[in-house]
Amino acid sequence: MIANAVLIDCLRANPVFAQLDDAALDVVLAEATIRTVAPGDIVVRQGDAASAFGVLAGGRAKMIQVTADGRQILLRYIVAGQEFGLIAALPDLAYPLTIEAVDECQVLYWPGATLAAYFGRYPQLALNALQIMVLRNQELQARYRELLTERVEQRLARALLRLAQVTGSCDKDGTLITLPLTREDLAELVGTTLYTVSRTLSQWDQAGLVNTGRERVVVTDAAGLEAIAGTAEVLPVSCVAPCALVEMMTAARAARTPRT
Amino acid sequence: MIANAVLIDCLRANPVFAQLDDAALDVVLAEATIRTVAPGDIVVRQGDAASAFGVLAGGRAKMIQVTADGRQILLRYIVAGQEFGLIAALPDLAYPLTIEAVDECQVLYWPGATLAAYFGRYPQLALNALQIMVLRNQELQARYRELLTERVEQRLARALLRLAQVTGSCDKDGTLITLPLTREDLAELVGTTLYTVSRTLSQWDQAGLVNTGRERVVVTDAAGLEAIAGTAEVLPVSCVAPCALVEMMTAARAARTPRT
DNA sequence: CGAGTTGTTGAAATGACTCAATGTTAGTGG
DNA sequence: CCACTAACATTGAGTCATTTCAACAACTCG
Repeated sequence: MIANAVLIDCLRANPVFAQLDDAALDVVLAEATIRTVAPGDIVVRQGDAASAFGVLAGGRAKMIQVTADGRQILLRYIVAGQEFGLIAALPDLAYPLTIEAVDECQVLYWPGATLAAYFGRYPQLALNALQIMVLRNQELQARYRELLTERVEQRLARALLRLAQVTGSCDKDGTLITLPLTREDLAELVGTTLYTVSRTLSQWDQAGLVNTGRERVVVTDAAGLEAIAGTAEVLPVSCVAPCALVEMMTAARAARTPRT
Repeated sequence: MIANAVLIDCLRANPVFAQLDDAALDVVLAEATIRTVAPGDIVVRQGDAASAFGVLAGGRAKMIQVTADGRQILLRYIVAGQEFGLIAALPDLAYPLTIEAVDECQVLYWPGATLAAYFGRYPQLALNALQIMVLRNQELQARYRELLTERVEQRLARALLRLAQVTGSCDKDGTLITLPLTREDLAELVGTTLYTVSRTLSQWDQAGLVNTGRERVVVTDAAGLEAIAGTAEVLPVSCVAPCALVEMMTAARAARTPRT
């Protein structure tokens, strides 16, 4: 069992609950269900009725989408503190993606109706949700554009840089991506084949840009990868550490309403 | 000048203002600024501070995004009744795309702060906005997946079918896409080159699937194109005619709150 | 009519995919 | 501890879809 204080911090760190006072957070947390999901198990399944909203309190998970012909793509990874299923607040919609636990995950759940009720009780939450969706939309648009205009090399370089930022840990001579990343995972993430990923990584390994192993990538020359990625673009929203995002959002909001 | 009744209908047809009573719509409309934009002129510019929210009351416009290296992609077309710039309700963000008028456009504008105030006054509007963003996100995710897994042929076929649904007018032996579409426009829309588009269309023209001309495409065999597009996927949200969307949404909402 | 935009088509180049064979690593159970 | 297995990774060769480049044809508009 995770301590309540940790869970509260988890909510406090999440942009959905930004600007909610501690008393309210206590109430919200009290209404949550907590569940443990084993590695490889499904948190929510694409196509199912979107009945619950959730926050990842521990562990990491991947958001994947399956195509009609069985291929699957990896949209992004979520880490502790990040939410999913805002869609559950709206009636009669289905989850557009599957979330699969990478590590053992602790997940806080609320029924969609409860989230909708929160929107009525704490109007700020609805605005927070809107902001999250707007920012996520921007990120997705940017990735769409990248996919349309850039090569595999560029996209792979950027993907590695992003992963290093979100789940990287300092290693001797580089940043280790702590996720267990197979070549196939990377391929699904950037939209290519595992063969191309393998070839490209081997090449970069020899050039000294990265250091690869089985399910392991260490970024040793971030600047070099950035050069390949091209545009030094702003880090997408969902890859910003939750705390940083909250700071950004509250700062922005404070600027808008100087006196409260 | 457009008659007030027409403008009110425009708002009523827009999902943002769904479930708002006529009196409120009058108030909202009274606070709007109307502007005419000449073909080819810019409605909002990517990178500018997102200061205004708008609804297209007449004409058609394209949403485009420019990459760092000058290439541009065409995200989608919007037609009368559709909104843009929900982002303006949030503080300190910039427009992520440029909107360029195709025809002469009539545009209703509200300052972002006014939209934010509406969210406070009419809480349903905030939920409507959230729903729109959630659905749009789903659509974008679907297109992202298509881009990752499908060929140019499939994507082009689907793009034509979508365009025919949104801006199609019945023609002898087919549906004429009324937008002035150059081969380059189509290329930017599906993410390819104008050469490939030209070749593919020529081929389809000979096969009797379409009927092409200068800046003109008539879909003569929709079933044939659907066969090429593959998955008979649900039409994406932003391509559903605004009225149909409203019906869908209000029906869904009614189902959720049976007694009001 | 001339100029500029738009569209077509061929030939060559190429990035990326597919297939197949093989090597490597981690984990399992005897 | 070792053989065995399954998952993961590498690499080469061939293929294909798509792009690129270039030349030319057709249409529109002043």
